Amino acid sequence: MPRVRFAPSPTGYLHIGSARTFIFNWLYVRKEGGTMVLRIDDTDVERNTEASMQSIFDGLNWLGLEWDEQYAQSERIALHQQMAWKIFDKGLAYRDFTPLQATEAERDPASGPWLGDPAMRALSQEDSQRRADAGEPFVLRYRVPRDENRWVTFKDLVYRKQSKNADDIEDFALLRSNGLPTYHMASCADDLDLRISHIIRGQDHLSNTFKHVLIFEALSDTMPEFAHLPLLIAPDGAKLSKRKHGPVVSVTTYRDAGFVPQAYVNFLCMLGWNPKNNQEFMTVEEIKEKFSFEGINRSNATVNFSEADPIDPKASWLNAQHLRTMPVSVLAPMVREALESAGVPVPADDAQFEQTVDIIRSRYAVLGDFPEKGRAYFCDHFTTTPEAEEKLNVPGARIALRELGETLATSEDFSETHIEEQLRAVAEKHGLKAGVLINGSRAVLTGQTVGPSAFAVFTAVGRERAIARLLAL
RNA sequence: GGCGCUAUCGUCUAAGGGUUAGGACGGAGCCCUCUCAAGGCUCAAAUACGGGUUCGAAUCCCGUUAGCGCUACCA
Repeated sequence: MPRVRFAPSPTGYLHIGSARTFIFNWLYVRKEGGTMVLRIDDTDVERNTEASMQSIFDGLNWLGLEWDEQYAQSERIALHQQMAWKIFDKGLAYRDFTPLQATEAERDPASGPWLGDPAMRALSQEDSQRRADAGEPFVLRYRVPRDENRWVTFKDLVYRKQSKNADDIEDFALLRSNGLPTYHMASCADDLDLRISHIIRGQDHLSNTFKHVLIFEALSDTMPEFAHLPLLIAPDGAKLSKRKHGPVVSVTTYRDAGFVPQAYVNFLCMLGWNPKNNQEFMTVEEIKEKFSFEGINRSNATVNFSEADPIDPKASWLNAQHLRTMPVSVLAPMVREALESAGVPVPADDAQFEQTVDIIRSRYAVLGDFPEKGRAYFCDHFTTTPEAEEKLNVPGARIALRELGETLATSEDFSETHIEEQLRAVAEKHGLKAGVLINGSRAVLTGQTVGPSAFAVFTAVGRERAIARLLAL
């Protein structure tokens, strides 16, 4: 049974790329029937914020994908330290007493890579211990094998065989001079302790993985599988950042723009992954069914947005597709919420409500369209556009429409066919083209010239309301 | 600078030695039609560059270029 983890660090809102990483983890583990772990990587105490934590949970909850276990790294520091010292005890790490400033000064990129301080590596056990006992601060560094032509290798499920000469890996830190673990140490210790079987994360960690392999080898006989995901980048080629690209990088932007979570998940999955069958519009269930690491690309994907439109056009299209095909019973509550937050009173009759939603949804692209463009379907306070007014000003139209209202009021039958029959009869009687009343009725009932088939509009608006609006002419 | 990864229409991508290089979004046009969408059809649009290997290269190899990542006591 695979165990995977999503490990965000709470230093900002939930990023679109992080959301996708979460989704890929989720897809894999739900398909295989394993365990999804949410681990908050909050070891960088100074940069963590409560707001960020909230934003992560908000985003994840909105996506509607759940996890099974949850941990905070800050509560597991003792474990990380213990594992770091275990590496030290095996002789695979050493204390580096070089002060921070001195280290920085010593590192000149022009003179080649910094690999470590030979003097510190060479320090005897006794000297090292004595200086530590005397209270001299130090960082604990991994003792990367030198001059052995040693290659560190691992197999990535996406990027295939990876290898790097140990002479190109610097002596990275395990514990900081304040005793707290670094990201590499904490992450690997937790992955081991939580028995993570598959590490699925952004490609920005591909190079780091060589270090992680070294840590895993020092601590365990087992090695997790790795799968790195191509990055999401901005149209200018840079990586997505809030400072530079604004709110597009946050998942809340899409939520607030009226996306249904299913569509957003669908969109994110198509960035860097595909089912190899030309299908792009898929339910989460279908994606889960088709998901595999072979379908993941190796090149970065550009999120296509502009200053004028922060939403990727493909995402909009996908949202419209989901909006008109998902079960109405799933959509209706979302529409209800959209109406509520827009201050439009929500009809009490559930059956009528769902019917209305079902009729109008194929013309809408986002949830916000329901209270905006669809206002007249749900409440009596709506404005009539000048174009609609024109349709009603056609000579004879108002009188005929009022008569149609009277006629419809005499019958319980409110089916589309009945309405059509009555409308055509009234039109003929008044010597009007049916089109005049067809367009006219849409105009009275919705205040608009655009919308569903005129007869469907009657049923969408509902009998009482429709008749009242006709009679009020 | 060093190391690693990547490179197909504007964007997301398919094709893993033989295709007129396919699909989708977006764009243009036509059809359908009670309006608007949707839907159907058509068009424009790509293998970064240079060398190899091969009867044959988008595909394999090498080089160049470009982008990205790592190179922190950030994650």
